Amino acid sequence: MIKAITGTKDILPSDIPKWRYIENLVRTTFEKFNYSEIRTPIFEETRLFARGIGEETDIVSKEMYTFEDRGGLSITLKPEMTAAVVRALIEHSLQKKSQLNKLFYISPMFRQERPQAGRLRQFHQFGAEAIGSNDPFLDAEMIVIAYSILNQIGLKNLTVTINTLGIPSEREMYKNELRGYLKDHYNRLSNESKRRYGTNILRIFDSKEEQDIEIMKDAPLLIDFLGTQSLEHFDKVKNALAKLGIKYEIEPRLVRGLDYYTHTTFEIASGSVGSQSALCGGGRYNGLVAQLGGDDLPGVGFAAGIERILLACENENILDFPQDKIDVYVALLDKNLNDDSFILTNRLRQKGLKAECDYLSRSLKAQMREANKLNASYVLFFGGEEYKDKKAVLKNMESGVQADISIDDIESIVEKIKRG
RNA sequence: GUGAGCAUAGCUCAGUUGGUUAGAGCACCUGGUUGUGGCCCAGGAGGUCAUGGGUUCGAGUCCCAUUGCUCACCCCA
Repeated sequence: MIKAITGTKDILPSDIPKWRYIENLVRTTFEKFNYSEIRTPIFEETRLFARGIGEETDIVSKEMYTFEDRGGLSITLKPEMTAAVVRALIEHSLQKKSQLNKLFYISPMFRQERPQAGRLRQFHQFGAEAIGSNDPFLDAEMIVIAYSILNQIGLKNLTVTINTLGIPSEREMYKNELRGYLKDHYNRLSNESKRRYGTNILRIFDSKEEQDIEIMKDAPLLIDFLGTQSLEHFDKVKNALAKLGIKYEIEPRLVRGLDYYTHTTFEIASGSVGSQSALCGGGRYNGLVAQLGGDDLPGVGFAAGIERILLACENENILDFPQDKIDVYVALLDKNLNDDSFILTNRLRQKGLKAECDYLSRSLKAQMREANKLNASYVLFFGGEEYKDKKAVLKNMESGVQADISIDDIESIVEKIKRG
């Protein structure tokens, strides 16, 4: 049996209502905030991501789906959206048409990691990018939008964490200081932290090892290395969130694994999923547009994982949709009239009804069971004795009441069914 | 990339110290008298017990390998 590629999932008809609900909610919410949808290709030149996300990040160094096309060009399935949106903005000079571009997307993403709960190789994100302004209100707006969507879905158990990374020069200064501090304690660090010392020194703050926690207690803090402007930016974000009634925690360890972040970073996590608890993450990226060859434009954005949101929903028992209904099932009594029944069903469909008929030459009982399974509001019995008088029997499936109705007068059949 | 666990019907799972034709519930199909659903009743179909080897008189059950899935680490949505 040929099966779907590891880490990919079919979204089956029974799953679709949930997906559509979330997609609709995402679209209407973004519209309220005046974001316009953007769609970019599923793949890009590999160097876009290498340059945009950072060669040394985990995503680029070990998780990308990269291959050569027949022309020898290195291509990568998009592992995240920001670099692609920025590329499109630059390529089409969107910043010339409007100083601030507020864009949103819903799209599949690809990362070749080992799958686990809440982690797939093809997964779906919705998210936004606001490019062209350094206003801290936009940082706050990202959190507000994401939180609002999760909130409307009905998720509880959410925590918003924020942090600031300042600007690259401040961060470099700080990392040097931290490196100096940890050098003296290097031998006492756990093996994992020793590794991080070389790769991603800030993540040593994340360690759960007792000796590491002890050491990090007295470590220098990034906040002490931030300039006035960075501090003010962060303050404005915090104040905006407070006034909008969004509770947050400041988490100095929230660094995020993408190189392009500056100033604000944030994450919304759920206690209702497994160990991959981040439903949403984002931050500001003021150097990225220039780095990808565009004007020196500030930007901020976020992405949320739809599968993780659905996982949280499942564990919180929400997003339970009522079964779909059809308006009418045409039950055929006389097999010789199969053609007429099919044509009648299609007339009803043309008049706007959700109508179904039998395609399996099944017994009346079986047809009725089918109508019931389809949650039909009405059944139209076609081809019985009443057919001689050009009539059929229309039955209300809820009340059980049934009456003859003229089959030539489609309008009145439709009328009656629509009225309920 | 590293580690652990699991693999029996479409789904969720039983299957007793290895012992005849491998079971249940749900779902599916057909019926329960002339042309009527849900509930109920009767019956039916559906499994090379993941695959390949091995041990044994005998393997769904024990051993090995392979594949797949799941969860966790790293990291991230």
